[in-house]
Amino acid sequence: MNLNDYLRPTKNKEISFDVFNEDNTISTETLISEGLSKIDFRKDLNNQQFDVVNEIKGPQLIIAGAGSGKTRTIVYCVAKLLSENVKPSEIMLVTFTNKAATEMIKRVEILIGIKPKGIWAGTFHSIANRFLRQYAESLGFKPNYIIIDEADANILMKITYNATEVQTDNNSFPTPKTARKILSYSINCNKTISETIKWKYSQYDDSKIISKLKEIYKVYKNKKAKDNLIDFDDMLVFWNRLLDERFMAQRIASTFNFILVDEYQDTNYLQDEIIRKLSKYTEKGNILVVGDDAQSIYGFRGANFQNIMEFSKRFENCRIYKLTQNYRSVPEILNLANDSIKHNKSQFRKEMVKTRKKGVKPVHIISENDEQQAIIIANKIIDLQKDGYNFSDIAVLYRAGFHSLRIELELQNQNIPYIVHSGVSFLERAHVKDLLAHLRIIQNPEDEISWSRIFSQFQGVGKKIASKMFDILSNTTDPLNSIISDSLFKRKLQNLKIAKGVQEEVLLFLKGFLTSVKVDKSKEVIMKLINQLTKHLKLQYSNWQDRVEDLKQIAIYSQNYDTIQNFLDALALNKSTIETKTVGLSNNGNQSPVTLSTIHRAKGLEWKVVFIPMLSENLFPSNKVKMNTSDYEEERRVFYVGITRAKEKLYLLSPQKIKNFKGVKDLNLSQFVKELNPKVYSRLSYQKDSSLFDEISSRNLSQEKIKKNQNKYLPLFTTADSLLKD
DNA sequence: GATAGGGTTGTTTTT
DNA sequence: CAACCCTATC
Repeated sequence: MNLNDYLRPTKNKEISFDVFNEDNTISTETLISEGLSKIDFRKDLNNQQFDVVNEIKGPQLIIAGAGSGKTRTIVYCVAKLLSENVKPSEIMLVTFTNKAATEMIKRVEILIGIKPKGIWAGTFHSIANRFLRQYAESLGFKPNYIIIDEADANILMKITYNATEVQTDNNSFPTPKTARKILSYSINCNKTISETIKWKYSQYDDSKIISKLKEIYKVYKNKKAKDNLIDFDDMLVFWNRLLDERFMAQRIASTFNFILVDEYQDTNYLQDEIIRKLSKYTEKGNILVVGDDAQSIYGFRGANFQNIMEFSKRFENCRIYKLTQNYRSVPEILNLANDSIKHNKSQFRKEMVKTRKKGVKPVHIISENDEQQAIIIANKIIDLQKDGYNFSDIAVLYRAGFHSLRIELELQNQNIPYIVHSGVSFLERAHVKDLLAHLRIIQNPEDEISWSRIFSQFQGVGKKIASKMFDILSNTTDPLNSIISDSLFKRKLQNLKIAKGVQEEVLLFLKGFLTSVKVDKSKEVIMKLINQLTKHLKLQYSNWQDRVEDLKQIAIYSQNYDTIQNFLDALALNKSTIETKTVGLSNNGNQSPVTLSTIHRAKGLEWKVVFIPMLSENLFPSNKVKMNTSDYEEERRVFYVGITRAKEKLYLLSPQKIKNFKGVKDLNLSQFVKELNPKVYSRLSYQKDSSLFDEISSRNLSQEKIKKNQNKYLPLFTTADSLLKD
């Protein structure tokens, strides 16, 4: 048997999607229609919402303010379509995260009593992936491509820099990371390299630099093609390209009758273009987009909320609806939200109609420092619990991942269970990446990034040698076979400057790896790999046992997927679902936890009580944005999104000092709080509360303790460890 | 010329 | 913790 044949996945099978398999049997349809007949659209929706749902036809734009029942409306739209005998597979539902897609389908399921299988639901990227796996060959690449994330794309750009011998010594030339960022903006925003540089990186506005960059981008592109890799931007580019061919566009678009897009304010030019093309060929131009310009917070990724405003101009008969009734927050919280967002100049005014009864004013608390801030939050949480709130009714929402560190510590101190959606990602830890590198090779043996990771694990092998080893491989016909059967690889290895013993080790490892690996049995493959990797981890790290545990988590998670390809796709595309750190559940009964999250990740969610900490200058707004720029207004929208997550109680906190890795830094009150009308909140000062002071000074959170607790991941999955024995 | 190891510095937001 | 730079060493 030819090794290559069984290492590479067999011809692209029917693409199976992890959550929604296409399976439209008659019995399912009957069940759906039974469920649908019980829905009372009139009663369940308000007038505005009902108007939208009642006649879903042609182009529709829905401006939906925070808490206006946006998700509810979309869910009922899907139900309504199904009730009109639209097949699930004719509906495309584009959401901002795959998690959001899963949740929406779940809500449809709850509504109609059965899971509507076959809906094309997911992010732009994950839907693109479904097409690309299918049509890869017509686009000129192989269907077993690997999706690379931003970190890998940066590594690839670095490899490109080395190949083109670019020097980046004295800040006069963009770093590989910046270069990739420029390229990404240019692709997503439909701007030339030169325009992008003038727009975002004016320090590099120089014709020599630009022409050199263009040269680099060509090499980068070729390298990706050669290694059979696809980055996030490519997914959109290629999908868009598919739609440029009339025949292909019709073929794709004609399978859809209805396209619904959520969070349209966060689409970029390219995504908008894709939607435009799709809607052109969709049978009746049925396209419904929902969004809120005030909640556009992804400008750093090329998102442009103008897309939503121009949508109605582009389609002749576009109907515009406004959902203005806020069901989420008490009037006091809405007052504060409105009072904040009005400071943004480029904003389309809309008045939210308050529907909830009078509640309590938001509270602003100035604390001595970030440590005290953490204690105040933890104490308040305990008080709230005494008042009858559950921990899971409460969220702490912040601007940046590292803002949670002290708060986490204090929650641990007070034994409050919490769950974190932010921070150093599980999948980016070195050993996890090592494991995934092996899986990627199995899927696509041409991937240099992965080979390089694997080779570099051996003593004496660094970047250069690894790159040479990859050269040997890629210049050998049938490389994998030659490793095992032929001596060619071995002979060429001898020409490299590495110790004999290491050569042997490399060969032995590769043979073991390649012969033991069989495609489509991801769990067994992974367990074998873990055994191999454990040896390396033991030598390198004192905490190797923790790391092995991480790897086992990967193994458990992989069981949800039938092929390595699907597993790797899911890891690349579903990061937000996977990266969750859970702490303190075990020592506090089975209480559901408090949520700690970045505001970005909290989008679309709500809690009864919300804390927004770190409202001090240089933290929130972040020191990365300049005053009075469009970025600054985006920063304010982030604040707005945070505020509008709260249903009943909102606490804003501003520390006056923060303990850094290097000493203590003084902080000024955040402009976002300073500019608020004092009438919209009440201020609480803890500085005079001596009892709390005593409490704080008696605490001594040593550095030791911080280290011990940080980044300790408890199992993400409940599956028993016994699953993994052998 | 290349790797290993020590020391330093510092953290936006995400598909 | 990790990404970075610098230097000792093979």
